[in-house]
Amino acid sequence: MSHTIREIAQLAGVSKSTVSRVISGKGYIHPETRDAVLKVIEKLQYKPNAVARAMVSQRTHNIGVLIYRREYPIASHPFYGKIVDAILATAARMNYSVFVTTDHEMSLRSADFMLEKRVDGLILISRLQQNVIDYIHNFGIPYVMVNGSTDVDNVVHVVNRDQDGGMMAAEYLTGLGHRRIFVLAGPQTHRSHYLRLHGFRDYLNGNGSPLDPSSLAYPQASTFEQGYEMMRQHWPDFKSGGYTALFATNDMIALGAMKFLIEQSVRIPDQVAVIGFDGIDVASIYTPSLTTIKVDTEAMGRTACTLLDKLIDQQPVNELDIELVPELIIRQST
Amino acid sequence: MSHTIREIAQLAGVSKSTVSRVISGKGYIHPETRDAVLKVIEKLQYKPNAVARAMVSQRTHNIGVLIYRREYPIASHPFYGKIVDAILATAARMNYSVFVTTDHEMSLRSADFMLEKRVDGLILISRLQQNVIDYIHNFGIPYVMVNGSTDVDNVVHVVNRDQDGGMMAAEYLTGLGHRRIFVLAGPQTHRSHYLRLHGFRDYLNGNGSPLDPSSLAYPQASTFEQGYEMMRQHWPDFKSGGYTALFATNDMIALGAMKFLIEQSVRIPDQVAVIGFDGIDVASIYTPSLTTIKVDTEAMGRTACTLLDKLIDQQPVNELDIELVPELIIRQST
DNA sequence: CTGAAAGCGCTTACAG
DNA sequence: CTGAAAGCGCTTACAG
Repeated sequence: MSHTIREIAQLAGVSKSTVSRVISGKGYIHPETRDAVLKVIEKLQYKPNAVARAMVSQRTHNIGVLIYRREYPIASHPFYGKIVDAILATAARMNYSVFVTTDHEMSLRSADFMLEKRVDGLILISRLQQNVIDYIHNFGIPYVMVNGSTDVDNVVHVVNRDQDGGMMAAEYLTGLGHRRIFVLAGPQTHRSHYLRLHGFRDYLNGNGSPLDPSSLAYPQASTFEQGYEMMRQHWPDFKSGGYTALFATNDMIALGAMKFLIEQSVRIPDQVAVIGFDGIDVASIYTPSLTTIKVDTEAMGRTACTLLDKLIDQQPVNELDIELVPELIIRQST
Repeated sequence: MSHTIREIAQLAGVSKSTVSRVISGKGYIHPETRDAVLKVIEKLQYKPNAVARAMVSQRTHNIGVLIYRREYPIASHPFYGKIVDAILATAARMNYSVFVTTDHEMSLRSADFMLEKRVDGLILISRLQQNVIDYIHNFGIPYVMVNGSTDVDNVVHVVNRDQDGGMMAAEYLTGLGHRRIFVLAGPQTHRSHYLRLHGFRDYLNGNGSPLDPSSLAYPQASTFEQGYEMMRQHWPDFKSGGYTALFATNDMIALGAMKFLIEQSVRIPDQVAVIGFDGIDVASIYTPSLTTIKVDTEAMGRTACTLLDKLIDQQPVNELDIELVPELIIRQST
C-alpha cells in the first residue's frame, strides 16, 4: 500500500517538514539527514501523493484534451488521433498527465468534468460549440484551440494554413497539365474544408481557368462513405465531362471517391489523378497510395502543448495565431 | 475564477457542513436552506474542487490507461485506439476521467506517473514489460489487463479468443474450396499472433491437410511494410506454389501483402483470396475491402472498464479470464 | 539546518 | 435539521 510523508518522517526520526524538503530539494538540509530520509523513502517505495500536492500547490500538472466529435471515433480518429498522440508525447516530456475527453453531446458536461478535476489547462480540438467555449472562457482557465473554427479574441489558435494547402493542390495538378478538375468539397461550415476549397479555387482563378460550378460537388460529411457516394452520383457527369483529375478537401473523401473509380475500372493516375488533404496514415498505404497535402499534426499537438504550458506558467505568448505550413506529398495516385 | 465551499456558505448564511450536505444530498436538510444554498451555487457557477474531494474521499474517480508501444502511434493506433475509444466512452458513462499514457521506454516512469496521480485503478493494454506489471502489482492498486501476454495470477485479463479466430479463418477458406493457402504470421512472441497461427494450423491438421512449413513466412513486425516486404520476398515461391489463398495473422500484414499482389496485377479474390485478422477500419475501406476475423474491441474496452470499476468498488469479480468471441466479416477480398 | 503550525478545499462523524 | 472540529497528505512561511 501507499505511505505518507508522516510515516517517512517517523521512521527517519525527523519532522514532516524535513522530509518534504529533501523531496523538493528546497532549502538547506544536512547531508546525513538527507541520506537517512532518502533511505527510508527508497525502502518503502514512497511516492508523494500528487493529489495532496495539487491541493496545496494549486497545480495539478494535468491537462485536459477536449475533442468535439459527434460520434466515434475519438482518440482513434485518423486525423485528430494524430494530434492527440503528439499531445501525449509532448505532455509526457513536460511532466503533465493528460485527460482525454470528448464532447459528443455538445453539452457542458464534459467541460465540467475537466473543470472539476482542476486541470491546469485545456486543449480544445475541432469545432466545439460556442457555448462550451464561452463557458470555459468564463472560468478563466488557460486554454488553447487546435483546428477550431470559432473566433474568440485573445485566444491561442493553432491551425493549418488550409488556404495555402488548397492552392498547393491546384498548383500541383495544374503543373501536371490537368485542366479539367473535379472537386469534392466537404461541409463548408467547417473552417478547413471551406478554406481548402477557396485556396484551390483562388489559384485556378488566378491561373485563368476558373472552377466551373458543375465541376464541384459537396459531400454532406467528410467521410469515406460520402466520398464514395458523391462520386457515384456524379459518375455520369464525370465520365462525360472529360475530367482528368479529382481534388477532395480531405483524404477520406478522396479515398471513398477513389474506391468508386477503381471499381469502375478507371486507371489511377493514368486516366484520373487523385489528390486529397490531411495526410492520414491510410492515404499512404492505400492502393494506389494517395497524393495529399499533409497537415503537420505532430507540430499542432506539440505547439498546443508548449503554448498551453506557457499560459499556465503565466509567461507571455507573443503570437496568438499559429499557422502551420502543410506539405505536398506525392504518391501513386497522381 | 473558482469559488470555495466557504464562500458559498457565507453568502448563503450557513455553515460549510450544510453546503456540503446539499451538494452531496446526504443527510436531512431544510428545504428552504437547500434552496438558498442552491441559489448561491447556481449564481456563482460553483463547482466543487475535485482535488479536495479526492483528498478526503481517497477516491479520485480517475482511471489510467497504460499502453505499451515501442513507438508511434499510441492513441491513434488502428487497433488499440479502438479499445481506448471504448474505454473513454464507458468511463465517461461511469463518471470516471481517464488518463492516457504510453510506456515506450519500458521504464517505470509512466507507471509512477499514474501511481503518483493516485488513479483509482489502471487498465494495462498490450504486452507491458513484466517488471512494470510487477511494480504495479506490488502497489496494490486495482488493475485489469487487456490483450496482455503475461500470466499473472489472480488478475483480470480481457482477451480475444485468438485461437478460435484462427480456426474460423481456416474453416472459412477451406469451405471456399482453398487447398493451397499461404500464411503470413506475425511475431510469435506475441500471444495473439501465436494463437491465431495455431488455431489456423490446428484446423487444417484436423482437416487432413496440414500446413506445410514452406507455406509459412514470418514478418518481423506486424506492420503493413513488413507484410508487403514478406510477400515480395516470397513472391517467386508463391507464384510457383499454386496458392489460391492468403491468411495473415493481422490486417496490417494482410493489407501490405495485398498491396504487393495488386501491384503484380494479381486479381483478388479471383486468383488469390486474402483474409486478415483484427477488423481495423482500414480493412473495410480498402480496395478490395478485406475479409477479416474481427476482434470485439468495443467489448474489450467496455468490459475492462466495468470490471475495473468493480475491483475499485471491492465488489467480487467471479471470472478472471474474459474471452471475447471474434467474428468473421466477409468482404471483397475473398 | 530543523520543527511546529497553519492552510489548501473538502467530508465526516459527533454534538446539539 | 445544523454547526464546530478534525482530518485527508502535503507545502510553506515563520521561529529558533
